[in-house]
Amino acid sequence: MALEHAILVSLLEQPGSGYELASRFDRSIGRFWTATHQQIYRVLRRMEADGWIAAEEVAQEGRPDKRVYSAAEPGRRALSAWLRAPVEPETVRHDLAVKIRGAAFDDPSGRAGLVAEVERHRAAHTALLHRYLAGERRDFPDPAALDAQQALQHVVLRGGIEYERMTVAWLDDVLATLHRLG
Amino acid sequence: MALEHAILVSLLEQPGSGYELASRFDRSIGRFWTATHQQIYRVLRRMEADGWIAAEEVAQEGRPDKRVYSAAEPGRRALSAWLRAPVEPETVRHDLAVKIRGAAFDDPSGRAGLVAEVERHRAAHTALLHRYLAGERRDFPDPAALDAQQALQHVVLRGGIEYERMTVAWLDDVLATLHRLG
DNA sequence: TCCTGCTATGCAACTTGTTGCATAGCAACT
DNA sequence: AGTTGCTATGCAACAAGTTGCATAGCAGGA
Repeated sequence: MALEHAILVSLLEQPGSGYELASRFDRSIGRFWTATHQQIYRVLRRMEADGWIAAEEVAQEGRPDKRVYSAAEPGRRALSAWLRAPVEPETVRHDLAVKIRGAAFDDPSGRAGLVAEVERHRAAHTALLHRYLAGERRDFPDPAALDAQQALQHVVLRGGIEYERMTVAWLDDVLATLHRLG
Repeated sequence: MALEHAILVSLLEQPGSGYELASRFDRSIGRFWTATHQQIYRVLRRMEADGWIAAEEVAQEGRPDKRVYSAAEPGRRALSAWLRAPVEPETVRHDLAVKIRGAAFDDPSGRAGLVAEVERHRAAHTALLHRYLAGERRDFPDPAALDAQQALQHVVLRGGIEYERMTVAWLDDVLATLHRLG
């Protein structure tokens, strides 16, 4: 499984608590790996038991204490071993595409509902695209002056940007097709 | 869950056995929904018990008998209800993106391995793109003369094609970035 | 002749991922 | 004073997905 590895990479980039990791997964990392806070907490405990990461209790004022994790050497070695092993092609679960093909077997009112649904997704993807673009301007203002870590983060972000662009264009194609069908 | 719905759509387009469904999921449907034969057989039995689909035993020569399923009316109604409910944005599990960001924390030999891995994925995506394009030429030679079902299948296929094009271009970007990093 | 591979289905065990709920203090708004 | 919302973590139960193995007949090549 690779949630462990995604967490390791995130902790190597920046130590953090389970809660902080969960919000990172909701934002940037969520683009290529989704996880709920439950999953993250469970895997964090296992990783700590395996010695892959180390935890430090941090007391806070006005809010509960937190456990800040950072990657330990065995974890870094495990990541390195995983990097050398081939991985499978990405898996996708694209409900909307299933719906689009399914719309052929529904009546016209179902098709009208689908238009609204596609428009909703289009708005969400457009918003995400703009968030990525804003993040790019903020974090990578000078693409010529990046170290290795930043350059790799940037190329992954560019992947997200291109994915969102392509998706918005495709959803426009879907809307045009649905429009032609009446 | 939506595997049920993906199966319903596939059976509405064309009745088939569990084995046939599994190979469809390995080919066209696998683009937006992956499933192993185990999952498919298990869900088919549940769907049959729920009356969503009907099975017919078909004897064959030279090979085992098969159970050919087709969508029943309650299944079509369940699909229709699902089409009217909003769905979540697609979820992605993109190991390769995790690896790319993880490569910042590995030594140069790990980075060399990553180049090979990216090239492997690039070849796979290129092959898939060409398969999709060949399928498009075969199944949709005249895009102006399609019924609703075909038009919807075609627009989903175009989504797959654009996704593969975008991915190949992005992997080239990744390779160029890795090359620049030495 | 043996081995591989394809069609065709399935059990059992295991790992992952999801959902609902619970706690708890504080801030900000109503 | 009450409600909502954020930080912060977690249990328990359930649903979904994966992996390894098994069966079985036939085709085709080494």
